[in-house]
Amino acid sequence: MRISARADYAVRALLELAAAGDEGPIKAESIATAQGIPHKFLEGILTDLRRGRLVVSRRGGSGGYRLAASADTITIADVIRVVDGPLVSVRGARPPELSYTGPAQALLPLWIALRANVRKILDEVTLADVATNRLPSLVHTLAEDPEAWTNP
Amino acid sequence: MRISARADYAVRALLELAAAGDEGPIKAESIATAQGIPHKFLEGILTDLRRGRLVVSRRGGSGGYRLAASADTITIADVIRVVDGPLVSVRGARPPELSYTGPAQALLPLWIALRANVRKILDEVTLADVATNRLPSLVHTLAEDPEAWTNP
DNA sequence: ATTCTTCCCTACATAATCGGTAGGAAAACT
DNA sequence: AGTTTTCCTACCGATTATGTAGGGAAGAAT
Repeated sequence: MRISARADYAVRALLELAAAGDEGPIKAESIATAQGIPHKFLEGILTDLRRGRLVVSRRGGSGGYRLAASADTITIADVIRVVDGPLVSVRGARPPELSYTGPAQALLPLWIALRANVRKILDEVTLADVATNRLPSLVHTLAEDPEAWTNP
Repeated sequence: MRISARADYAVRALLELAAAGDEGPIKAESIATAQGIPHKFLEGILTDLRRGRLVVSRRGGSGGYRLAASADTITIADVIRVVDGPLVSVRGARPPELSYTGPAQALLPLWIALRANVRKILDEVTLADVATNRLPSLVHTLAEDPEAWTNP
């Protein structure tokens, strides 16, 4: 269960755009230095985000990137799906495509529940929530518990 | 966010052992055919499980594998941690090791909340729960929602 | 029109991980 | 002794992850 560098970088890049608001397009280079992301690597990610219609671009002198929609309509799950595919997969397949036999039969509803609980976080949090540091109350509550910060 | 084949296989193998109860050790070959897992690949996984003290083994004629503890004390999270390392990681690091700047600062509590919600499922469900098809009520409730079964 | 900037595209590189195989050595049971 | 089964080491091909390099195409500014 890992969040890839691509996904992490993608979210951070979009947060820079969200924070910029309507101040005209932001250059890839500017995002890269602001967030410490390798510039050429970021370019590839921005291409994915453009193809996934999360971002629009403009070339030339005063070009750059801008969010394709309002920051409060783009969720973190949207971003991860665009750059990394399905949110949760088991052995490369999405949970509903699995089938188990014998004592493992109840594994399927377990993976479904796991995915549902992941969605509860990532589908509900928008770029605007993170950029303005106003996380939904469920997320806020979970992150408040000191237990949640300890490694097992 | 993927569950690897190793983790899936490991859980299924342990479920076979959980279902067997005290009927003496079960052979790797028998688990492999019961769950359709490549036998030599499974051997490697069982070695990890033994080193992680989730399983004990016996060699020779009537040898095989047995759970190292009662099935209701081993959680799914225990299994995944043994065969795949940390439950949730971001760019290869565990959430508390991360640090973000500027508009990305609230990403850290977000990943923490995500991990907490994953733990809520995987830390609470034991091998016995799955093997006897008696999932905890939280899990059961989540898996009941038809929405949880749809792909986006 | 020319020049400059910036995105855009293709290709390469390298390392790690994933999923799986092969062959035999060591131990335990019959 | 002989059989069975785990245990150990090594390997293997394919894919994925994380970048890098170089230049072409489009647009803006002058």
